[in-house]
Amino acid sequence: MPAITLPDGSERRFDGAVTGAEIAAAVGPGLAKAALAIEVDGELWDLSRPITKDARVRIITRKDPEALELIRHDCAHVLAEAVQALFPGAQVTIGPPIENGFYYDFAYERPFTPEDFPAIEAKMREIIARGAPFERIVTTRHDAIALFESKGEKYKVELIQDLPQGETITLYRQGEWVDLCRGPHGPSTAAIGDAFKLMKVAGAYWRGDHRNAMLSRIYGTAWRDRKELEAYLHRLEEAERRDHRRIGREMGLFHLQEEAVGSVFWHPKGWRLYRTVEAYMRRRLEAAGYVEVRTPQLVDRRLWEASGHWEKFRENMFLASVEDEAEKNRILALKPMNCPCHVQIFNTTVRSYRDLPLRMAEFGSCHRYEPSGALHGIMRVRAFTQDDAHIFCTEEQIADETVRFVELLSSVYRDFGFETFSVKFSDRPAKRAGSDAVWDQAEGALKEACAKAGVAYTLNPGEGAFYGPKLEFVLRDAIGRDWQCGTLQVDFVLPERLDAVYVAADGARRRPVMLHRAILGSFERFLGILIEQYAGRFPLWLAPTQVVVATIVSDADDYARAVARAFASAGLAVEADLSNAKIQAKIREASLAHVPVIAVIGRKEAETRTVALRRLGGETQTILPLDEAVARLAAEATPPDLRARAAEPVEAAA
RNA sequence: GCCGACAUAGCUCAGCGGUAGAGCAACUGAUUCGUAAUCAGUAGGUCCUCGGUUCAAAUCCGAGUGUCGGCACCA
Repeated sequence: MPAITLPDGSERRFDGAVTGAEIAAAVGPGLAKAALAIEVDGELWDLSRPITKDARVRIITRKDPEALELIRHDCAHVLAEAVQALFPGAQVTIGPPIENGFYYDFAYERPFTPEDFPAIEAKMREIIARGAPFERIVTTRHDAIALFESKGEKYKVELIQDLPQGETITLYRQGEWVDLCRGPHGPSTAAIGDAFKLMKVAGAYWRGDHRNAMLSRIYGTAWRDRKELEAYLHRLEEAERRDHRRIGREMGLFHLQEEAVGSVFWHPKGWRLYRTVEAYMRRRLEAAGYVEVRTPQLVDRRLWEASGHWEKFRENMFLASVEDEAEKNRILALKPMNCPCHVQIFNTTVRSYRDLPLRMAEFGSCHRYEPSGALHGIMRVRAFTQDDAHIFCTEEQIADETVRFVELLSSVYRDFGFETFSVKFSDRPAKRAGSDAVWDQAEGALKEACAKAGVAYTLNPGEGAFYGPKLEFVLRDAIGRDWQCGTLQVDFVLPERLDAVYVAADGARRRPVMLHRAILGSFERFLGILIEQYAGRFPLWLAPTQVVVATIVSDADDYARAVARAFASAGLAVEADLSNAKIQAKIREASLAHVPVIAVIGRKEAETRTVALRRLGGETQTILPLDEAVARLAAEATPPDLRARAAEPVEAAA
């Protein structure tokens, strides 16, 4: 006699086992029809699965957030059935729901191409129209292996063999077609509806390991209804419009070319944006107690051998040598990172505990030979500049430095318009330097520091750096891809390897801990994300061109030049458009170039020494005396940190 | 690096065996006009590179390079 508690607190009793479908029917025919699945004590179950014990339940319908995951997972199964119907010999592997859709990986004699999509989609619609119920079948390991072996599904057999002992093995059947699956699923293929679309094909390694076979993956998207599908496709188009590669070209910020793969050619406007960000960061670091250094580009391999990078990353380093006979055996590496160089500076003198924490920053220009397939616009390049710093400190200072760092990082992200970011905690990888005791110590210190800083993170097991655990601070791009920008890494290993030492209060020589940290990560990546974040419509302080002075008649040219000079001498990036185009055309052009302010100058303004300011995208204008316009815009263009500084009362020197 | 797709004027694209085209941008001229496109004209291309097939290749085939989408990688 299970007692079933509904979300409103009411309780129903049934004679013997009861299914989700029966519960829904008992509540009402409308709910029975809309039901897709049932949540039983917090776990998602099929509607057809009998509930034998008392439970708190919730019927899942199309409106619930869980519905999308069910629809997508169902859709993946239908895709797999369709593919196997059309391409005999195709083996199934895995096919999970993902953000916005689903995918399924197949092993087949040839990769699938988008040309296969129409036939597959048609077959999928056929399967959905048939409306066969999803049937959950509990089986044994032995029977499941026998079943898939008889079908020649060797990947499925491998999956079953690797399931932990004691795990319930379930199959899901839709009509004649069966898949190994944990579930749950909706009531029938008909419940999927018609709001799905196959999107793209891709190669993917079996079990994500590059040593394994490459499978053919088909991605699809699926939604509750056609309206949601259309909205999603529209969102993708919008995202394409704000792609940093497109905007970078349109706004003349940078370009890339074959002769320097993975390196950015910054154009004047892009470089202005870069310098604005760099100057901002330099002020923030200085205010936060960092010292700035600059270290060599070319460094002898000896140093990389000592640091351990040579052993692990040699293949990803650019090497340089010279023809000179006497020098030809010397191999230099274009530095792939800055930390070993910073330790060299640290080591040049005897350091006292009083010097710690020593926060050493560098806008470090680095080169890494990234695999060709990893390159992506200016977000993933081979030549980049990190806003790098290493904090040399004692173990006791780790927590405090972490708190300070997270505060600084949050404030910087906020200033650039990123209110939210996610944090991942990556712990010890399989291949690593340092003893387990040292790793215990480093991970423990970082966890404690997170607690103290109030940082909520998700765990990223085994993804730490080879010398220590790390926090990754992740921002999201226009099309929902995540990019790691900030990082904080605790390192007990490198100080040991490079013999960094300080003299403690008791006179003993001790090893400092190194905290590797970056906020932007690389300027290239961060600027790419910044471009997408604002879709090129930057706030005034960041805009590469801040004001366009546009004339209506040529009689106003002289005054317009004076206006442009006035803005320029207030430090604003200004361009004058004195061409003989109509004002509508000038405004259109400046608007398409995402210039935030247009100063329109006609006869009236020239006669009264005023300017008519029009904001990007706005429809109104503000007429101001020239002096006031300059003062207002100059104030608005003040970087947020300087504005905050100006607002604070000056501390008395005491 | 792996799988797939793509590469034609500055940009977006058409042409898909018979020797290269449009729109926008650029340039020149006219127009002096009040808030997102004034009109007219001109110029612009080793059709990514190399090789092959063919009487003939932007077009078909092969190799390479680059880009794009994934996967793997990311100190």
